[in-house]
Amino acid sequence: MTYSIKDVAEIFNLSIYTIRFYDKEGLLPFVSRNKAGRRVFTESDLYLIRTICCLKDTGMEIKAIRNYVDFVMQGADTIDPRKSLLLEHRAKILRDIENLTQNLNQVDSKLEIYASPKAADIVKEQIRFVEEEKRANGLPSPYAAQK
Amino acid sequence: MTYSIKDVAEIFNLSIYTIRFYDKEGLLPFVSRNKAGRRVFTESDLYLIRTICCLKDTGMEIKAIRNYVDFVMQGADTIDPRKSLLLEHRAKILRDIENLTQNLNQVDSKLEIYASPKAADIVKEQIRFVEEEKRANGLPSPYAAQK
DNA sequence: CTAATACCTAGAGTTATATCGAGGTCAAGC
DNA sequence: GCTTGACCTCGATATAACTCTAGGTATTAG
Repeated sequence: MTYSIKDVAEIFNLSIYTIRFYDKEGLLPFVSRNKAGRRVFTESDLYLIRTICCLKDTGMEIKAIRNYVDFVMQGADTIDPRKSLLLEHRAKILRDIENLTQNLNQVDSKLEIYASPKAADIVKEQIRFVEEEKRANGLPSPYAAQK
Repeated sequence: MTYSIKDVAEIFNLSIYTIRFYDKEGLLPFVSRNKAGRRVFTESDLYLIRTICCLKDTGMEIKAIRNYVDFVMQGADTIDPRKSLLLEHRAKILRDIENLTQNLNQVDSKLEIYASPKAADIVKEQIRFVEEEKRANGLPSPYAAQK
């Protein structure tokens, strides 16, 4: 069982363009061609592409992914560098999750205000505060500036 | 107490260029200028910029952030649209966290293999499998292709 | 045999987000 | 009064990651 570029595009929800672009960028050196020059994907290819998508979806740059793929293509001697590359990336993912979680809290705080029955009052009070602060510093109100 | 663009850049770890860029993009309509035409930031300005950074750091596009800022500048009448904008964004953040967490698991699975004492054997077996599959489909081995 | 279809390459174009350079203004210190 | 430093605008440039166009080839259905 093999797959065409279209199959792969559908499986991974990528455009055909993107797959060819990844190939151009050296992310798919393992994909073979038939006599007509078309890409032929095997199950093992899909397995590695799944990893590539995982790295991409967690924000790894294409250059870094190519690094990883190159290690994979060099065989069992590159296990150590692969490991440290993934460990570093793992740390980045953890930082990203941590960061998103913190920002989620901030969004939730704002939503709490907006959901409160006193929302309008709170907002009006904030506006008063902003205008007072601007005035105290000899600056124009920003609200008037809106058309 | 007011802040210069340099102060703000340091506080939020943005470049001065980026702050001017955000202003150009309509993200900072509330920032006033002094007679010399320089931006003067107040505490309230910092408060809103903090929100802008929160939205930016969670992947909201600048256009969408401008939407939110515009609502804020229109006063208490826009609480409902602000709320739904943030609710939608909150859902996106949750999806992103979920996605990162899943991909983290995948990375951890790979790391488990690489950390195992049998890592080399496992990898060699995978290579054999790939080569067998390629051969079965009349395709060349991708490992030979590496220079 | 011919037309449709799915694929190919090379290179141009797009988008979002920044970053920079040139040339100018203003306030402070010497 | 002159220099320095921090700021300004406008428009060009950069970068990553696609996305598309033009022109061409192999396979398949009628």
